[in-house]
Amino acid sequence: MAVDRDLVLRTAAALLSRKGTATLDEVAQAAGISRATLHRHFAGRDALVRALEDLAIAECEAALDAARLEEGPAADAVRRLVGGIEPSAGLLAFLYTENQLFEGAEQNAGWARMDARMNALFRRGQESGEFRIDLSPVWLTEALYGLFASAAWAVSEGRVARNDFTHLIVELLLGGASRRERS
Amino acid sequence: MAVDRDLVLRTAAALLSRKGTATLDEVAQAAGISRATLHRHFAGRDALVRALEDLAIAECEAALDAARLEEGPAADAVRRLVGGIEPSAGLLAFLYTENQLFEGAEQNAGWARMDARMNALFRRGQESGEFRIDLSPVWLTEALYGLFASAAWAVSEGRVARNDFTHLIVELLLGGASRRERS
DNA sequence: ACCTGATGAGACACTGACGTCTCAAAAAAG
DNA sequence: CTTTTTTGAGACGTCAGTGTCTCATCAGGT
Repeated sequence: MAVDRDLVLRTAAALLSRKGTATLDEVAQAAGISRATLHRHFAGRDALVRALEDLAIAECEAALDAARLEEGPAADAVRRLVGGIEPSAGLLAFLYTENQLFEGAEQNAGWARMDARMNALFRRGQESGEFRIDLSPVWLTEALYGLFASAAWAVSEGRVARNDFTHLIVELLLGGASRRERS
Repeated sequence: MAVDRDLVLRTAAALLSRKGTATLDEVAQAAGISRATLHRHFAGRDALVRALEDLAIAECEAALDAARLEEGPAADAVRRLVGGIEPSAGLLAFLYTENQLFEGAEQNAGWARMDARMNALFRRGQESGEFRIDLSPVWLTEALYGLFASAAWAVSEGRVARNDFTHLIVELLLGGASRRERS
């Protein structure tokens, strides 16, 4: 048997991305296991969310690596990055809203690492003259998260086509972040 | 005595914008009234959220009116609109995430009205040639909500300055939505 | 000064979700 | 086949949040 922990996590991610308040019963049922077994693998809801964070961070850091942020024009790096993160967008959206509820609890250090790398990318774009400098890297990073969440939600609501996901985000973000061409 | 219902609502909005899971006790305490009195004015949490929706929708529709979306360049109308909605952004962010949890429950018709007006604004901008046409009005509207939420959260986290709020949103959104100048 | 109505404080029961436990059945290992 | 481990089903008890109720208190109007 040996429940496939990773499969459980991915099923939970898919469910919680759609319904953030899903019960542990629902999570277990969605994963095709009993609540008892779910509890044997994840001590509780907190532990499950932490595991999802770890999964999301691992996926995103892999995407960050694969996007080769230091190579070529920053705009192209952003395109590669968004495309690489797309599969994790639903999970990311869930965790993004979930983090707003963590009042005092300490954040997973992985988020800070991701933020730092994204900030660096946007800063590189600014220093190379590709991106405008009146929008701070911090804000661009924050906005990118927001656009991911918006797009993921809009897709799950059927308001935009899943195929357009990356294009919509990249075009809107870069259009704003890129320096305007001469008029 | 006659509790100031509007003041209670605004206090609740301010609290829930920061902590979406706040207890009714906390809401009542923040408003300086007892939970019993809170219950006398709002039948329950649902009713409170509905009232907050009505408040937010009223404020946003007032902002939509004040922004005179039909006048002048669409870009300027967007600027006026974002500036007008800014005071409601925190509340809007709370309701935006809250709506993801409303599974089957029917949505307040006001959201559809707002969406329609924003869609119309972006469509007007496209038809006048100001905005690019490869980003649909629906997506632009959705993205605007997302940017509102991101910015509101970033401000409350201290990551961006409150004074920059409107500028950051407008510049990022319009930079993406506006047609690129000839290069 | 007297009523009337609203408020605050608290008690109470209810509900849903959670965490823990047991035990039999099923799967894997030997 | 036997042993060991894992799982499923369900039965608890717990807890937080909620909805409802009562009653004493207090403000305001008359």
